[in-house]
Amino acid sequence: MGRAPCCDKANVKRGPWSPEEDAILKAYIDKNGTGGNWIALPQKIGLKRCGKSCRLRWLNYLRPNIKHGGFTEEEDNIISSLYISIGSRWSIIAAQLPGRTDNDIKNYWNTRLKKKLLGRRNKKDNTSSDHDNPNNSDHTLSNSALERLQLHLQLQNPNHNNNNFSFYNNNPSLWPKLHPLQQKLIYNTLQSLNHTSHLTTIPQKDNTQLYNEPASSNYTTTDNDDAVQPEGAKISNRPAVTGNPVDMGRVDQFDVGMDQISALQTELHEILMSGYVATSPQKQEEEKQVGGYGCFGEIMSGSSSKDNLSWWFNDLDAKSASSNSWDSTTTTPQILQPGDHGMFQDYELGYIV
DNA sequence: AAGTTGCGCAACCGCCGGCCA
DNA sequence: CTGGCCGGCGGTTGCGCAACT
Repeated sequence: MGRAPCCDKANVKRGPWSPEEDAILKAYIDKNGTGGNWIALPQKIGLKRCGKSCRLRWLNYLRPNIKHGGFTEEEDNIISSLYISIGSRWSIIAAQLPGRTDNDIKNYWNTRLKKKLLGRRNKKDNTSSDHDNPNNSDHTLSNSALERLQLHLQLQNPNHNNNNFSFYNNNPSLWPKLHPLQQKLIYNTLQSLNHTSHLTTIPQKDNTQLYNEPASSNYTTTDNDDAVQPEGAKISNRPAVTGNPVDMGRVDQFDVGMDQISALQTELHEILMSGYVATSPQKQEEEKQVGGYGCFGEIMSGSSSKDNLSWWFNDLDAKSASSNSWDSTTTTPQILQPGDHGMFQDYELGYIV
C-alpha cells in the first residue's frame, strides 16, 4: 500500500501557472507569508493547486530577487566546483548563489554547463552501454559520479582545449579535495588512458605543478599512501595524461575513459569490500584526514569508510543537509569569491548554517 | 514551407527526514 | 516510542520553441 497523496489530484489544476494564479499567490504571501503550511495555503486563497505546487511556484519563480538565466562565469565555476566536490546537491549549491534556485541550477547544469565542460556525449553509446551491460548493478558508478570523475580528469589536464577550467589553474586552492581512493581512481584512469589509448601520450615534460596539492588541503602524504596509490604515484608528482589539447574535453576522450572506468569500478569495489577500513593506526589517521575532503567531513561521523565511498559512487546518502534555497535568499549567505581559500570550509565544518 | 529533431525550462513525482501529537 | 503530516529535495517528464533537414 502506497503513501497517501499530498492532495486530491483529481481536483487540483496542473500544468503551467496563469498570471492570475501567480498574482493571487504572490499577493497572499507578500501580505501574510506562507503561514507555515503549504498544504493548507491553496484552499485558503482559493487556488485549485496542490500545496507543493504552490510552494514550488513561489520558490522557483515568484519570490523576490530571483534571477533567471544569465549565469556568469564565476557562477559557472562555483557550480562546477561544488558539483565535483559534493555532487548533485543542488539546494546546497544554490545556497552559495544568492537569487538562484536549486531547480534553476539543476536545469542549467543538466542542459548547458555539463555539456560545456564535458563536451557532448554520444547519446547512442551512452544508452546502449547502460542497457546491454548485465553487470550494471548497484555498485556501478552513478552518472553523477562519472561526471564528477570526468570533470576531475579534465581539471587535472593542463592542456585542455578550452578555457573552461582556467579559473582553477589561476586558483589552485579551489580545486576540490578528494579522498585517496578517489585520487587512485582518477590516477588509474589517467594511466589506463596513457597505456591504451592512441589519443593520449605520456608527456615529456614534468607537469608536477598542476598536480600539487591544493593549498587548503588537509591531506598530507604518508607512507601509508602507497597502500592506496600505485607505487610511485604520489599525488603531488603525477604525470599528466596528454600534451595534446585536442585529446581532452571531447566526446572521444570521454568514451575511452568510460571503458577504463568500468574496470576500475570493479577494482574499487574490491578495495571497498576487502577492507578499506581503519584497521590500523595509520588507516585510522587516514580516515581522520578524509574528513578534510570536501563533503567527507560531513559524513565521517557515525558511518564506515565504505559508506563514505558509497557517497562518491552512488550518492546514496546525500540528503542530510538542511540548507535550502528558501533560506539561501532570506539569509543572504556570503558570496564566495574566486581566490577564497574557504570555498569548501562550510562543508568541512558541517555545512552552511 | 512543412516536418522533424533537439534543447531549455517549468512543473511534477515520489522518497526521505524532521517534527509533533 | 510510534505513526502521521508536512516540507525539502533530486530525478524525471512534458511542453513550447528554435534549429535543422
